[in-house]
Amino acid sequence: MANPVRVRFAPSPTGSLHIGGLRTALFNWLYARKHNGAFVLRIEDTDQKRYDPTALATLTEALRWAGLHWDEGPDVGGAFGPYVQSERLALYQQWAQWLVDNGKAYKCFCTTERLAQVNKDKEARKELPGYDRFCRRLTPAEVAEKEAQGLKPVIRMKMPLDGQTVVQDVLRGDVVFENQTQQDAVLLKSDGFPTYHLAHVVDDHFMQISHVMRANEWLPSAALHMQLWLAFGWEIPVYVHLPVMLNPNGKGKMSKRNPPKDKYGNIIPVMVHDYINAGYLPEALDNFLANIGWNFGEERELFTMAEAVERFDLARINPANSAFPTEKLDWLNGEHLRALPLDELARRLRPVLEKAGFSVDETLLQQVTPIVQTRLKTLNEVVAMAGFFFRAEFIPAAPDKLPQKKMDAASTRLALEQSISVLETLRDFGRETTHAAVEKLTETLGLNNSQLFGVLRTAVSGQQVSPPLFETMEIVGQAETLRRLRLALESLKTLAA
RNA sequence: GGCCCCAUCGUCUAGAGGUUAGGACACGACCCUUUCAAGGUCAAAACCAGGGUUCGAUUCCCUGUGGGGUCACCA
Repeated sequence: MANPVRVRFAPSPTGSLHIGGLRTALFNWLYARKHNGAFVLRIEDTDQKRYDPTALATLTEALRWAGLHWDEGPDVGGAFGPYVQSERLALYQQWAQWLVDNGKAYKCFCTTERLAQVNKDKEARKELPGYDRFCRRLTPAEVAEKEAQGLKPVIRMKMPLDGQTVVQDVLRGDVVFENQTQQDAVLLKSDGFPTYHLAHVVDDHFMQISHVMRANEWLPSAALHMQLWLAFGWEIPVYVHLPVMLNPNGKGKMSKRNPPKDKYGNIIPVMVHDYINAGYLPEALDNFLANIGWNFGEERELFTMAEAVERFDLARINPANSAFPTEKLDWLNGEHLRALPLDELARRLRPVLEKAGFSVDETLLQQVTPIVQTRLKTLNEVVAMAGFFFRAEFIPAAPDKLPQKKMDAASTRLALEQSISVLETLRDFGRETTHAAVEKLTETLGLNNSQLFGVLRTAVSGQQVSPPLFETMEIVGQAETLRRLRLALESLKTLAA
């Protein structure tokens, strides 16, 4: 009885993938995997005005990055192709014509100018805007005449004039629309391309889609889609209208046009590539997105996609729209970062460092990775935290950064001198050895760990914030550590006592 | 404005008639501490309003309010 689960993600290739699109894709993917079904990628490139030849590659790259691999679609093929709508034009035209032939749709020759005028007149009479169905009343002879004149018509749906259309939505139950409020929407444009509405129904039928999971924005046009299914007499898929992700302040949906901001006024990226470039992990972004509108259960929010697949359930989707909880992404990213095995983290850190202009020595990378792991929220932060390890030329800190709290140039000089004399005698430069040696100095110098270590940290790393000092010195090595300490000591001379 | 959807801490959410309304993020305090993190402990913080139904409503119904979506030869 039950059809096999076949779901689809049907983006329109207009650039990188919108973050909300990724969430929709993710839910479809989770559902497909959960039910051992098929996840189909279909490209909705039926708007020639918005055609962008590079967009498809960018889009699929984002999907692959997120780990949402499709079973059927461009690149991978499948039994229900082609998966790009512009390659299926004949099919839409054929079925649009079928609707006309069967009295379910009609050709409309109205110009955009007339359409505009109709709305203007309606507005003047304080009526609701909308097409006046002028061409619905055209006789076959009139239609033939206009076509003989070479006029290119659109094909419009003949919506029922009265009664109701009921759309069954998994999350909301029956949604009822009064047919009087509906429009005779365009199904096939005059250039022979379908609109979304026609393409959706025709493709989902022929691709044997079992569940239509799409954004909530589509709910208002679902009545039209329902009438289309009825007109064709095809089996109707299950509809799930997913909640929309709103701006973090809850005002309006996430959009590139009107960039959302967090509570500090920082602009929040909307495109998946922005998140990739910002150093987020795909497993974190997926985890983050899965938590918006869906709930894992067991009061758990940190999980892998494998775990999510196991538990994914339409019944746990919350139909309410939600603000984009941007702070949780940083937290989750940190969690996933720390959960990564060290060699894997190193593998992901490398390109970030290279992009920042460093040449990355593998051994050095392996040494640095463990000491930065708990200190990173995003991969990109490794540059500020530990970039100095990879810099060809050491950049010392400004001398005035050397003295720590309650220290002056003299005490700083002394701290440096003593440290140097202790450190240069050491045979072993391991973290424990150096730590023990330096720590002993604090008493004689009358300083606390924070002060003494701070001076050395600034001298050795060139930064006031760095990974732990003794680990850092071990990696930098004895000779270079001493060189930097002497450099600092020297620079102190320029500082007024 | 018409139509449609939605409504629990600031935010993401659990809850499906009787709960001290739970968790998480962020925020604050404290502990740990070598800077920054991480980790630990604690605190503060919510059922939009008004009517019903009911012995009893956060939960069910209605109305209002608020928010969102949508009204193209874009998807």
